[in-house]
Amino acid sequence: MSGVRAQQKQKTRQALIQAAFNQLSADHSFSNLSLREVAREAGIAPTSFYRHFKDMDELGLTMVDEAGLTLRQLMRQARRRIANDGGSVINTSVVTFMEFIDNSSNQFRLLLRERSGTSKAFRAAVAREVKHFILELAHYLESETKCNAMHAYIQAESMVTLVFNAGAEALDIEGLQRDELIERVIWQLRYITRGASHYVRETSKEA
Amino acid sequence: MSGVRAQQKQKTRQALIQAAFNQLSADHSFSNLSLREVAREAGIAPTSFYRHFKDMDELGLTMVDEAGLTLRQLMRQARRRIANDGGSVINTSVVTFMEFIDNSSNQFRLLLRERSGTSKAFRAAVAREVKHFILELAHYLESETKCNAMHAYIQAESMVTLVFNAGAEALDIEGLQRDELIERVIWQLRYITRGASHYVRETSKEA
DNA sequence: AATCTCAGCGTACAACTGTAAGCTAAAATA
DNA sequence: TATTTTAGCTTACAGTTGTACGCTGAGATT
Repeated sequence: MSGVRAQQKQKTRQALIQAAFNQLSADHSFSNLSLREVAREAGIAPTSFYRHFKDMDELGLTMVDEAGLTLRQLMRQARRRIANDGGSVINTSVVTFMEFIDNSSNQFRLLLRERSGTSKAFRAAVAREVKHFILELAHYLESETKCNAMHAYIQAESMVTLVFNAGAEALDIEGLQRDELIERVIWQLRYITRGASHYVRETSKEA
Repeated sequence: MSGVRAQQKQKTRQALIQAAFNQLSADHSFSNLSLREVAREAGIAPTSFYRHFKDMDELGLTMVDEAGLTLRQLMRQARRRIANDGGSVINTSVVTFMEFIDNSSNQFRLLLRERSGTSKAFRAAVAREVKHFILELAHYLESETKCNAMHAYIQAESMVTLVFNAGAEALDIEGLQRDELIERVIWQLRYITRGASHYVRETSKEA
């Protein structure tokens, strides 16, 4: 029952996933990958690929899940930093997200590109991951500030959109330009926070 | 000098561009296009393609320019509506943008996808178009409201990012869900407007 | 010990791809 | 009118792709 067999299978399965992630880059998207190349880097014959995945799409969707997981782990890490180091919510979140982009750029690239890619299944998978991300942030905002569920959600959605977008732009730049970008997105988040809090006050006045 | 020859050349050049746009869809991106298929739809032999473009990339960059042009024309149209119909700036802009997505979805898809695509030249080209879009909006905001150049730019950047993103999501949905999406993005833009105006007031207090 | 399961292999094939080379006929030029 | 230019054609080739088919040998099961 130890499963020497099953163990080895998991190993090459992971090798396939890893090989696929490795082959992503600034100028190589998931749809550019070929089953044969991935299999080659994983050290198996092309046809053996099918022992693990029905097709490339199934591999890709697995990768999206993995990237989403990394993203959520990142979020928890950011919350911890805010609680411990006592830093500003906005600054800490942005810095953490930028670290994600640097440390796991291929995971980010996958989410970024497949979000508007040519496969409906992929788009839906990424949308689901992003929605989780938004919902957790909305929940956090709802508990920290005193805003209602609707405003919290819309606020969270804005923030994730803006940070995600800044991340995409950050991929292509470095140094000073990047610092300026980060400063701008921090301003953008301030706008959102301030604007949302205004409408929350309006709403409670009405009540 | 009438140029019967040059005239015909322009015609098939346009046919190539049109064929390429036609072949874009929800599940067919620019990188999925093949030179041969595009040539086939345009009614010429594969090798004749080279009489018009050095390679597919050159065609694609031309298409990005064209899409950017459409986008800027759209913006002027929105400004006209606001001046004439006297509608709200935010609502009119969002409605106009959604019309762009419906009427020229393939042009939008091209910008959307190549913005994070695998070609640096494409990414730069789209970024340039988007920047034009942002700058014109920033200029408008600067003249309409009383905010300084920096806040106007960051505000415009946020708005374009949020609307662009909503457009991307709108591509995959219809009906009620879409109405809800539009309502959310309008709220997001209100946050930005309100938040920016707050910081502008702060800044002038300091001065 | 005998049997079964299955991860991985090698071979093979048909479908496409981009594009090189050289020809043709019609428009432009002189 | 004689010459040059060129948009478009046909043919051809080498490369890559996904995947069907059948085999093998080592773990798992009985």
